[in-house]
Amino acid sequence: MLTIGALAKRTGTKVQTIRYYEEIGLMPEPGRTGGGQRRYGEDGLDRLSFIRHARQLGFSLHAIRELLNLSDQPNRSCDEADAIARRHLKQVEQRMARLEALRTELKRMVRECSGGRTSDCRVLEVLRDHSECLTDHEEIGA
Amino acid sequence: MLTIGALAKRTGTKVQTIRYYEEIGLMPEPGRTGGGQRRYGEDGLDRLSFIRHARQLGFSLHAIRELLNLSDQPNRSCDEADAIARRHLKQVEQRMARLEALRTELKRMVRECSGGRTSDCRVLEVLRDHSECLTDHEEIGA
DNA sequence: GTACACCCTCCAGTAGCTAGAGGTTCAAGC
DNA sequence: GCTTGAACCTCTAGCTACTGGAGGGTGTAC
Repeated sequence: MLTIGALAKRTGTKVQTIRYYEEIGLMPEPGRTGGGQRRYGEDGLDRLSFIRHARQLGFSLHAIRELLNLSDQPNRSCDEADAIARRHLKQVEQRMARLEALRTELKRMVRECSGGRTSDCRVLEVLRDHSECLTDHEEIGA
Repeated sequence: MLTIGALAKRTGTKVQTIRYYEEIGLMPEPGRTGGGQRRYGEDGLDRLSFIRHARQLGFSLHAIRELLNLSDQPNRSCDEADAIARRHLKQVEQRMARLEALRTELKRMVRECSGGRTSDCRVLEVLRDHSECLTDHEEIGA
């Protein structure tokens, strides 16, 4: 049996985060000692490892909830899990494309700045005047 | 003189967002009509355009605040503005590298899933067992 | 039996907005 | 001058995914 602190250490999670996952229903309520402290078994460890690993791969908690549900039903078709992963992959690729455009623009700004006074600064100038931009980076977000 | 709605339309911002920028001190308090409605001039339009453009380039509101301060002092050296842009560029590149690693892993997961039942699903299997991963994707985050 | 590390709950805060309730003002048309 | 309706006002709460702290209780080793 693991204390919450031991489980945290084993999975590289913060104690508060584990309690948070329990609060939002991602982690089931574990057993408690007479004094009210949480104690976890193998299943708790497995589940938290799954969650953490999915988080490291960038899945949202919403997606993870769905994946956990699917994982709990071994006889269902795995199409849904596959679809979730594909959707996530697509999002990652979109974010990469967007960052690539930002990178190009930022590099240009920085390259052109020759280091005078702020009144002549290329960086600030570009920010002031959108028409200086090559790409149209419309949406805001990660 | 522009109403807040007209300013919002001109800059592609939501009305609430403009009020939010005012609340946190990014936008100065504008003049008001007798009835208490905000009215903006050219300076308001310029400032909000600057903010939105910087946001589109992914700068944080914190960084934008600094950039605006620098922009207000035309005789200072532009080294600081340059440094902020370089720092941001570096962050963008780090995020890209991280996303690239995620993409590789996700692609592999999706490719290997052959579409049976969830009990044999490669996607779920990989999530369950970290040792299946090629890369060590340690940190969580965008 | 006493230290002391660890656990408990509850509350507030982070970024950057967004949405809604409930009420007021402005400008156009008659 | 009066009415209508869109747009405005403030205030509060919500979103994601945690993180930190206050104030107090528990478990275990010596």
